[in-house]
Amino acid sequence: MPTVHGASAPLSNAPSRHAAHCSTCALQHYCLPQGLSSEDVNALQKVIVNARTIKRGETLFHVGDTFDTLYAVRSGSLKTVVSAANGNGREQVMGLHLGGDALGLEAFDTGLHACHAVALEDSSVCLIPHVHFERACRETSALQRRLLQLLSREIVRKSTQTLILGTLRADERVAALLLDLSARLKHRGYAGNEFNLRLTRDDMGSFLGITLETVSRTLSRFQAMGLIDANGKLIQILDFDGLRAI
Amino acid sequence: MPTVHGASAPLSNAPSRHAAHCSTCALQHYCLPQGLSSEDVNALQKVIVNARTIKRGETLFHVGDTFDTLYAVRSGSLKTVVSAANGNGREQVMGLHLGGDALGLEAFDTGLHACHAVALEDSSVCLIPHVHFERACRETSALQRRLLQLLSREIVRKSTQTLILGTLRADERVAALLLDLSARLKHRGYAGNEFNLRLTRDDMGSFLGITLETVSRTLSRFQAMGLIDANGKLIQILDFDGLRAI
DNA sequence: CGTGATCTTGAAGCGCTTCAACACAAGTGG
DNA sequence: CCACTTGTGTTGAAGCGCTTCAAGATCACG
Repeated sequence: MPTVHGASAPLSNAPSRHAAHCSTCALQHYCLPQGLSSEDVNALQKVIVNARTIKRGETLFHVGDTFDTLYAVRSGSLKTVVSAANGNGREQVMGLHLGGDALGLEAFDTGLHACHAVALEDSSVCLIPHVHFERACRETSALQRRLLQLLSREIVRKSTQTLILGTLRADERVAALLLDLSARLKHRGYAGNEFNLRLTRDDMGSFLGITLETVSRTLSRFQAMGLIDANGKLIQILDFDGLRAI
Repeated sequence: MPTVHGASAPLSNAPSRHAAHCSTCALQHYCLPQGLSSEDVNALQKVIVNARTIKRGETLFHVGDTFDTLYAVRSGSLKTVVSAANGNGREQVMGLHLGGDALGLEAFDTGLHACHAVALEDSSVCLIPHVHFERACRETSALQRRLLQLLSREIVRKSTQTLILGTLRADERVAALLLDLSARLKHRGYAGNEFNLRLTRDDMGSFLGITLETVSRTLSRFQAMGLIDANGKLIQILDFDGLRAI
């Protein structure tokens, strides 16, 4: 098994080339303000109340919590989890949210959160009271457009996940997860070929609709094929085209 | 096999107790105006340009089409279909849209439609230019809230579908589809225990992430168990609790 | 009424799950 | 500090649920 060098990109920290000029919240730099004028960004800034930190394993919000504020991941990473209506206690990881991602968009529907959000590492999030935000969106069309885009993107993302669970074999699913994660990190300014996966094998399996054993076996096989170098949660992608061809 | 009586609820026609007072578009009665004052509904009415009819099998919009208008199903039903990025030509049915459902919400993200929409029967849809709609949302907070709710509901719906594909066995998936369809029809004013399913077994399988043979076998088993009475696309639910207990 | 699409059912095979045992790392308390 | 506990990861072997392949049956539509 190849050695793993210690210095790997964390899944979360703010990338340097996106250095924030607002120490309160990285929101302005990833998530909402793309395509906004500086004037519009000022309007946005007013509706962000403050930030909050959560420790690894802590829950940001539960299913059924009243929906007061939207969240945007400032640093760290969180998973969202839903339980099956069928009382069997079956749960599934529904999403992985990295720095800059929005959180809580599913709650506009009923006014209650429809999933749990759990921190995968010590993280911090921005708080955005949604009534303030909605008012700002009514005053600023660019901001409105941005909110609609965020919601729409979440729909597309969930569709992609449904497609993965509906059509791909286990090894294709694992490859898709690794490539997706790589692309998202690259988009945030990382190299993208090496990262510290905060999900457990169990979480990965739940997310992909397979068992943790299958995840583990698949990663081992990818390693034997020379596609990746995996050492526990530390994963390095060696052959992108090979992974894509799975 | 029990006989099937001819008069069954179509999947689509406008239910009588929701009789539209606007002959142009049923949109006002199902989809957008819930919780809006009559004044607000007037504001909404202005942004609806007109309606369009599509024949069974025709496509309302394709992947990659520029996003000009939102749609709301006026009568009939449509399926949305996406293709896997992996060029294998694998396709999956992503959604089933009945009267009153919105269509095209996924396109706010990129400005291009991310799926195909195909009519399952002769149908008609309302056309809502989204720029007009967005302006109206900026002027009417209740309308804005309604749009956010629609987008959010779509996220929740897709999450539910992901959960189904990720955690349920084949028979549980089929049962979930039947119960979901029944609930949606009941919500539209039908009895909900008998309906004409417009999806083929192939479409159902694609939607549920299983093969058409498994769908067929499962329905046959449900019939043998006395849970349903299925005759081709005509399906009657005999034992709701039994289905829920699968 | 015929032809192609759709549906049903059977039989064989495979991919994944399940169960089990063990290795390993991290965190905790004596 | 080490022993202990707990959570996590790896690997093997057996079994099952679903897919695949195949052959008819039935339906729908021009």
